[in-house]
Amino acid sequence: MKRLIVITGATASGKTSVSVNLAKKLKTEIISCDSRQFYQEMSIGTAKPTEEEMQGITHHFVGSHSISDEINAGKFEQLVLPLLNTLFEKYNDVILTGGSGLFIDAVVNGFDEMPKISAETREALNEKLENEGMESLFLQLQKLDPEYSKSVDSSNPKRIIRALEVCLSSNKTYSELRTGQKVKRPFNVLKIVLDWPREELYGRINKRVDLMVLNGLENEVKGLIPYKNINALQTVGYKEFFEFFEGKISRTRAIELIKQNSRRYAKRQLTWFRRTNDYHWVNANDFDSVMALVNS
RNA sequence: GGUGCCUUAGCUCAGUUGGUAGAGCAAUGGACUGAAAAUCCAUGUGUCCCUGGUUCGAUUCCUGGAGGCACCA
Repeated sequence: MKRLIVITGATASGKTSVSVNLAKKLKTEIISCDSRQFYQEMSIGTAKPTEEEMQGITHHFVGSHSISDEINAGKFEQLVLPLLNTLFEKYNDVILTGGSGLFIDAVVNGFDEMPKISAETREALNEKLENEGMESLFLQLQKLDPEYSKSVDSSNPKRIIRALEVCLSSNKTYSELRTGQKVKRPFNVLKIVLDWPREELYGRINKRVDLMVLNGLENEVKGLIPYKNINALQTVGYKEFFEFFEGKISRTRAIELIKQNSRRYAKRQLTWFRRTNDYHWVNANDFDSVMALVNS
């Protein structure tokens, strides 16, 4: 049976080099699973792998789209599955690398069938949030989908708007559509998390942010000011520099905040990987252990 | 060398008229099926600098010491 090898871990955990080394050993290709590296316009701040780092290994979904094409997890699933089919004709193993947990789940487990949501529907809900507040949205959800309203975090606007837009766009409730069943894929999956002692990981994050700044992150963000409101740019490393350009914070503070928000992001990623027990946690320095898992 | 002030959480500091302590930031844990590098929820982690004394009881008062800051020599 064909196999998808997922190499993930917190930001700055060294996924690129491990996956390139693995791809060389297995003579295969890499599919990036990073919700921000798709975008051509964002390179420095997303730590996109350079030509040199890729070492001739083919990477899919790195700089493959523009920030104006919104790639969400569902769309990613639809793009990756046909590509995987093609690659499995050629390779026994394919590598999926990246730290976007929801996107990994989309590929590995699939999503339930959900209705298409029009831009207007979401816009109207966002407007309602602004004008009437969370309580009003939550009341509406209690009417439309009482079951989901019991389990959802009632103060999380994104979760509530998502449920509402699904309910409003179909004749079923969100909780009915959400079966929670995993889709059977025609391939096996091996999931590996590259793990570090927390302090070392934070040291790597801090160092990498300094390097991004040295490499010209400020200019990259400056060029994107006209697009600052689009979703792809709601991103650590970009948000903070926008605030600096608007005079809200100092440059030094912006850099500090990028480090801090990257650390918090890393923490959230690790929480995500811990929630299921099908990830193999491996010391990030220990490539032999990665190989042992791959060969077992 | 002298005088004064300071020493409490990772940091900056508050406080206890003597009953072992709390804010901000940092940090930590968690949720999350198409916005996910997004969004949201929860949590105080402590030889109160050390040493003796007074006291039923000292982080608090007193003695001595250590470190820091300021001023005077």
